[in-house]
Amino acid sequence: MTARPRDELAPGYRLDDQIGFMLRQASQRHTALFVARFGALTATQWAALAKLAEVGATSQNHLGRLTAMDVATINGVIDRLSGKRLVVATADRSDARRRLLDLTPEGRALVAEMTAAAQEVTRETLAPLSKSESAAFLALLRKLS
Amino acid sequence: MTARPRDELAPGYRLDDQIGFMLRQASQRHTALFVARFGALTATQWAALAKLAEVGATSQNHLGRLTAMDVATINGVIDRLSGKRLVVATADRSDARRRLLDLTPEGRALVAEMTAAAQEVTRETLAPLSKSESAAFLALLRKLS
DNA sequence: GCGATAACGTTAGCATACGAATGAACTTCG
DNA sequence: CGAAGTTCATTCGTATGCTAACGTTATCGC
Repeated sequence: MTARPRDELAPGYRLDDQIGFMLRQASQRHTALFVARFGALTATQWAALAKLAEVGATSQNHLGRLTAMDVATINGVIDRLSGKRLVVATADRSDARRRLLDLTPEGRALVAEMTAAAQEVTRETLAPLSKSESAAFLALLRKLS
Repeated sequence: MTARPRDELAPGYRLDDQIGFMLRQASQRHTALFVARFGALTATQWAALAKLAEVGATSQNHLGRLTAMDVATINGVIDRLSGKRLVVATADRSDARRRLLDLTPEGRALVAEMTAAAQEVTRETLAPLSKSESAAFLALLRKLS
């Protein structure tokens, strides 16, 4: 199957030891766990909903910053959440450039209903670690965010 | 800017504390550092090249498994790497289903040339952590991959 | 040998993600 | 006031990343 190895090209460099590669795999695992519990709603969409629940109505750009999404990305996410009737956008009376976003009653209900599931996903993602390992990992991960 | 908070919707749940959200941000930071050094080549494309250098010629599906890429994803990645003349695909004589992939001379040269840069990206990504913190973090991250 | 199964690669569709460009609206400062 | 700069939202193009469906080819069990 696999021909002669060619390690001599990259001495001492193994893809599997690189933080970027491991971060990607950890994210993939988290995504799979998230989909299993949330189905139609993606982790990114949930982030927007949860943050809206935290801070209340905000502009689209501001919500993007709070959820670490590019302007183009948050635009698409809000489009899809609007389509699902979980978020509404209204014109900001004091600033015509802004779309003021807020949860709909359905959106509010969904956040209330699914918060426990979100916490479960977090628990499952960290399941391979002990309690103290999890705490240590999260503290270090925060420094890399 | 921000209307009344609505924390009562999700008591004790803060997006900023969730591992999925932090993983996404850490990946974003890593991606930015990668792009700064690699320019046109993405981290995913580099992963395919580096793994090919490690293991030698392999089938497309096998390379996808080694680099944690979906069949559809590795297909697109290989298309683009072929377009850049860094990878060639030949028919596997012993199994007509398979595309046998290998680095071109240019691909080999690029891997040899950019490995140091890849190691730099890893170092920069871990820069916020001390040496012992980095080791601890990587050991825990490996368990979550 | 042959039928069921599995593996391989391709394609289509959807959802992040990012950079870059655009136009509209607001702010700052001289 | 008014020009320059900034902010906001939208759009285009490219690249992952996933599911699902498809046709081809190998392999396994009998």
